[in-house]
Formats: sequence, structure tokens, C-alpha cells
Amino acid sequence: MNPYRHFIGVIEAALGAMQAAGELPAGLDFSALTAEPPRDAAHGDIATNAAMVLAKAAQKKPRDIADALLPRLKANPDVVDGSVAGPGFINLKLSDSFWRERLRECLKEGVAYGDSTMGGARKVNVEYVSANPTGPLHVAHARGAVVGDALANLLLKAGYAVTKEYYINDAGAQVDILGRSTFLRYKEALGDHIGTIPEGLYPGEYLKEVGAAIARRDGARWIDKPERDWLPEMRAFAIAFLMDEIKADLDTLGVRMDVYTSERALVEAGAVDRAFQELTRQDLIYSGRLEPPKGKKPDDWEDREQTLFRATKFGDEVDRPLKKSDGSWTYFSNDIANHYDKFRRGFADQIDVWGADHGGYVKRMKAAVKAITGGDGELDVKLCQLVRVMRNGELVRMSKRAGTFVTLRDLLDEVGPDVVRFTMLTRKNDAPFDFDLAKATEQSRDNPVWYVQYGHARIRSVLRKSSAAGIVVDGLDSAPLDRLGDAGELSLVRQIAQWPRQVEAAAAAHEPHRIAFYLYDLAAAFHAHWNRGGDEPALRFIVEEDTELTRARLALVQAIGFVIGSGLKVFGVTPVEEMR
RNA sequence: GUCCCCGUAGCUCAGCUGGAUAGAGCAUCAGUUUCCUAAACUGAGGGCCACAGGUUCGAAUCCUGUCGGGGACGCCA
Repeated sequence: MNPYRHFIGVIEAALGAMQAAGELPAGLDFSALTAEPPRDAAHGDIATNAAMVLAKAAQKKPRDIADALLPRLKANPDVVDGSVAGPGFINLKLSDSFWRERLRECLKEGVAYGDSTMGGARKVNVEYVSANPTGPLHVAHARGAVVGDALANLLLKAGYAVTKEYYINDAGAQVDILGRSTFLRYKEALGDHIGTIPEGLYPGEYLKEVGAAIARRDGARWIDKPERDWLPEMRAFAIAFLMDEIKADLDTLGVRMDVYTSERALVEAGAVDRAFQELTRQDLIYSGRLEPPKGKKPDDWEDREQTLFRATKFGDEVDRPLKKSDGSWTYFSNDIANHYDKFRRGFADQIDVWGADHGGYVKRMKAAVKAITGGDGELDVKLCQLVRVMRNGELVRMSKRAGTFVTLRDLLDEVGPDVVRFTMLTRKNDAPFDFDLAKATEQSRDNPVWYVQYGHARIRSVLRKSSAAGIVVDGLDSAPLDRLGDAGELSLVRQIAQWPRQVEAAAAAHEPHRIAFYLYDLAAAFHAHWNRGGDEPALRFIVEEDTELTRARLALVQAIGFVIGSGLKVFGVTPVEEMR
């Protein structure tokens, strides 16, 4: 249960009763009403702005409304005290037993604690990674992969029907370049001296393997053929080869897509024509001229009549071209088809995770989705800012294999998937991120991954020790939780009870990074309480002469472990049993 | 030239879609180990929330402008 959502219901009921009694006018809008934990715990457990939000519409002073509302809220059996403060806040103190019941819920539900029905099983499509199949994944892809995957998991936990999708850009000029680059490496594999890679082809050494593989398969059969014969072969082979590699990297990272959509297949199936027809039907396409682009020099700019989409009607800066000068579709056209296709597959709610270099593309894609779905579809775009890989403050520039950038594989080999995933999620997606290899594996409070995992390891350690001492650690949900009376213990109980709310808030905002900060705070509170047992042995979890008290405390410890496990599950990180 | 993101403690960052006296870690200083992992914990100092207006009961948060940093801008994807 999300206690705060629960209490909004309680408050609304009390306000309804006031309306029925004529103390408030009918027809008030309750949508701005909040119930949240006050910043200062001394104020109580729940603060509501109800009186202030309603004052204007009700034509009453906030404090008068609050004074009338307070006794009605105090009548709730879970409320033990309450007061009106400041400009009209109502602060409520809830009974310890109310919070202990939340703890019991957690113990019963295990890592499923925090699961929400907020999403109402609504279908959501999260498209992420979607890297071009022209080379290995690098760090920027890693960030997108981790953010997208965690966001998808988070929405899953919040009760949405989520599909994880990868859109393969296997059409267009860049895969032709890939095909030609592969052909060069193919010749090389057959003994040719190819010299330096010509301008305009991919220089990365990773293509050597691809060329060698196709040479093994096909021998010399392409070597004297014209390009039109070998290009489709080279292209298809390289794409398949590199996609396998990408999938393997993602698999190591713990990312498993539900759907891979091929741009080429979409085009061939007529999806672009269908989207084009739909936009035409809505009269959103016309022929016109565009201003030359500003900034960069338009060296080969030609002013010409173009097929344009009325993006400006939906909030974009200019109308956008759908066809290239040779008459073929632009990437934008294909991508409209992609999003339209997703809509037709039942996804009104769509989320794309992109790199920051696609920032200029957001408005037009949102405009297109709004347009082609007749306003029924909604696209949210999460832009991931640059990632720089550092080692002790020094910038790490490139990998040996790819030549120009640090690959995801390098990162995985060095620090492992769990560290990559958690660390990438300790920052908002729209802020740049320096990934420090030394810090990521450091064992200190400065490293959130380690700190949270250490908390979990301590929890497992206590439970192991108790078990070895003959205390039953099964069925802790029936432990006598009312034996938990210490202020530190009750504070931890309250913090555990925040978890369902954190899940819902992070899911609603599409911000998985919030989970990382919550887990860090929870771990900090746990470590602090742990150390109090040093000064006051009576507070230790295991009290040999009192089995029931011990079981109550172990229940608390286990619940914290469940919540950490639950959060790490969203992140796709495995909780550790012990530190080594 | 236009658009997008960012600007919070010396450093790295949070700040729960507008709430009460702005929070963590690092660094600095001072403490805590016969104890379930001290790889931890406790305390102190440190702020004109870039700047200037506006919106209202109330602004780090929303709107406008300025400054500063990053990114993007037809026929690439």
C-alpha cells in the first residue's frame, strides 16, 4: 500500500463529509490535493495542503478550513495526533501500529513489495538502445540501455504492460557503407593488402572479424563480382553479425528485448506508404520550399520543392521533409512509420530513449506521433547526455578494438554488469555523466553501488548468523512486530513504507534514478542503526535471551533486505550475499 | 540566427512535477573498534539555489529576459 495515496482517499472522504454538512461548497476540484511526508519528521508523518488548495474556490481562509477538517481526520483510527501549522498545513501523526502493518505487508510480499496497480495494465512501449548495426556498442549506448531497461522494469513494477523494443536501423546509406567497408575487410581476409581505409568507409578493426567470417563462409566467390552483386550480401551478413554481437553485449549487461523491429522490413512491408497515406488523408503533407539551415555551411544546398510534413502545426519549429532529392524516404519518414506501427500494435503510450545528439529530433518526432495518432498517442523522449569514461580523473578516450570510442564490452570486462547498471542510474538522464572506473569499484561510502550492496550483505549476514544460532528465520511476517519500539527501528519501518510511494512517483515521472537515491538513503539509515548496536548492545538485532524480540528485529532486517532486493531488481542488479 | 538540456556547499550531485528552517557524499576538522563485517558510524564548519523581473497564500522548482557551459539544426541515421 502507498500510505500517502491511501490518505488522499481519507482526506477526500472527510472533505466530502464537510460538503454534505454544508461546511464546504459542492463541486470543488480535489486534483491538486497532496499528502506527503513533511520535510521535517518532527512535524509528523503526513502533511496535506488540502486547506490551502481549496481556500480560494471555497472562499474561506485556509486556516478555517484546516481547523474544521482536522477533527474529522483525527477521527480516523490510524491517526493519533494532528495539528494545523504555518499557512494552513495539516500535519498528521499516524499510529506506530499503522506503520508496523506496512512492515508486515512487506514481509508477506517479499521483493514484490512496492508493486503497484497504478498502470492499470496499460500498454507502454519503451524503445531503447536502437544503435545502428554498424559497430559494437559503446558507453553512450550503455547509458541508454541501462536507463531504458530500468525505466521499463520500473513501469512493469508500477503495473504497466511494458514491451521492450529495439529498432534496428538497417536501411539507408550507413548500412551500404557498412557493406562496402565489410567488402574491403573480406578482401583483406583473402590476402589482399588494402592499405589505409579510404575516407567515407568505417575504419574500425572490428570489421576484420566480419570480413574473415564471410571469407570462411563464401571463399573467393565475390571477389571479382560487381558491387551490385556483393553489396546486398555483405550488408546483410555484416548486419546479422554485428546484431549478434550487440545482442550478446546486451545480454551480458542483462538487457533482454521483447521485440526487435527491422527498419528495412518495415519499409518493405509498406509501413511507410501506410503512414504517408494516413498523413495525406489528414491533409498534413504538402509541397513547399524550406529556408536553408542556419549555422553549418550548406555547401551543397539546393533550393528545391520538397514533400513536407506540417510539423509546425504540432509545435515544431519548421515543417520537415519526408523525401530526399532522389525520391526515397528520409529517415524521418521511416521513423514515423515505426511509431505509427507501434501505435497500430496497441501502444498509445510510447517512450524513446535517445542520445543527446538526437536532441534536435525530439520535437518533430513528438509532433509526428501526435499527428498520426490523431492525438490518441503520446511519445515521451528521454535524452541521455554524454558519458565520459574516466580513470582517476583522466579521460579514457578509446578502445583498442573500436579505435575511436570506449566499447560497452570494455566496460563490462572491467567492472561488470551490476556496477555499470547501478552507477549509470545514479544520475538524471539529462545531466552529463563522468563514469570513473576507479570510483565505480571503490569500496567506500562514496560509491553508491558498493554501499547499498554492503547493506544487503550485512542483512544476509545477520540472518545467516541467527539461523546458525538456532533462531527460526522463516515466517517472519508473523513475528511480534509490536516489540519494535525503539525510535531508530520505527524510523526504519517508516522508511520501508516509503517504497511503494517511491515506485509510483519514479514511474509517473519516468525517472528511474530516483530509486538509486532512495536505496542509498535506506542503506545509510540501516548502517547507522547497525552501528548504534555498538554503543548500546541492547539495540542489536540478535538478543540471545529474548527470541521473540530477536524475531521482530530480524523481520525488520529482512524487510530492508526485501526492499533493497526489490529496488535492485528494477535496476537489473543482483543483490550480493556477502562482500569479498 | 533558431531550438533543446544544464547552472544548487570548495568538488561530484539529490531535491519527491509549487510547500514549512535547501539536503547527501567527497574534501577539511573533531570523535567512536573486547560488539551481528570499522570496507562502517557520530558530530562540526561550509549556500545571494547564475542574475534580474513576473505569476500567488508560498518559487531552487512555473513564465519572460540576460549571462555562462554543453548539444542539435534539408538531401546522415
